[in-house]
Amino acid sequence: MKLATWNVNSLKVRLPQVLQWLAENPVDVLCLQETKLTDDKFPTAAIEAAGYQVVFSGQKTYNGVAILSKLPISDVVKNNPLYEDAQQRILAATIAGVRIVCAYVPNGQSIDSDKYPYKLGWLAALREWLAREALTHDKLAVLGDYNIAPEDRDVHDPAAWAGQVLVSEPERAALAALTALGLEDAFRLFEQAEKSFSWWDYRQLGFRLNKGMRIDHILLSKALAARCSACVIDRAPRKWEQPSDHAPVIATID
DNA sequence: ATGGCTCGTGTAACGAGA
Repeated sequence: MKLATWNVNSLKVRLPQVLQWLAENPVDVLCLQETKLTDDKFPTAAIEAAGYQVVFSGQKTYNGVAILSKLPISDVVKNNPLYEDAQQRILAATIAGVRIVCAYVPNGQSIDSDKYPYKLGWLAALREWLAREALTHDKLAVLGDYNIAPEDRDVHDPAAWAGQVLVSEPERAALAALTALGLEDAFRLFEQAEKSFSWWDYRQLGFRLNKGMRIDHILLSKALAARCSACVIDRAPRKWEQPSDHAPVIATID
């Protein structure tokens, strides 16, 4: 079983790329973030024509998440039941006995922005909810754009980024509190190339110069991590015309 | 140097992303 996550930065713009990517990478489950579409505008027919079932939760202009699946989807939950949130950032579903959580963690903007405490509070509430989900779901996978680089090796220039949003100690502690639930960063289960990133700034030749960050993650419960045989970042679509600034991350579960 | 791209909104700049 292959599980993937991709922040597409507008599904309206990126739908052709998502369909092309799925044709080349027929994963079982694909979690999308930043669809930026209200539900009435979601391209359900095109995705179903590609052989995927789909559930989604969106809003105008910002945020929005979706789960695409080759297999039947059940027990869908929109947003964190423990956290009142006008922003559509979470979608959960059960697929083939695996509890899938698709998450678009707030960016935070900067550590002195009011969006920063929102991000930390949101993450604390996510932890509380995932702790509950873990009680009833042995197989739990939390995929998405976490907007946190876990370690300095996940940042192209750690000195320049020190203390800033995406790398600050409270954010890293919030991510560590998730892994402390028994969830493992699938990417780090395996040997990886140095300077492996999942996001590159559109500006200043970020991708060409590999000035990126690893902020998109797949967290797996012990039961899934034990059966995970690979986790890779697919840089290919970042090279396509009019790309998302994020690359897909794929985990293989045997 | 707070900009440098890209997107949505809406049809001009501007907020947001990271």
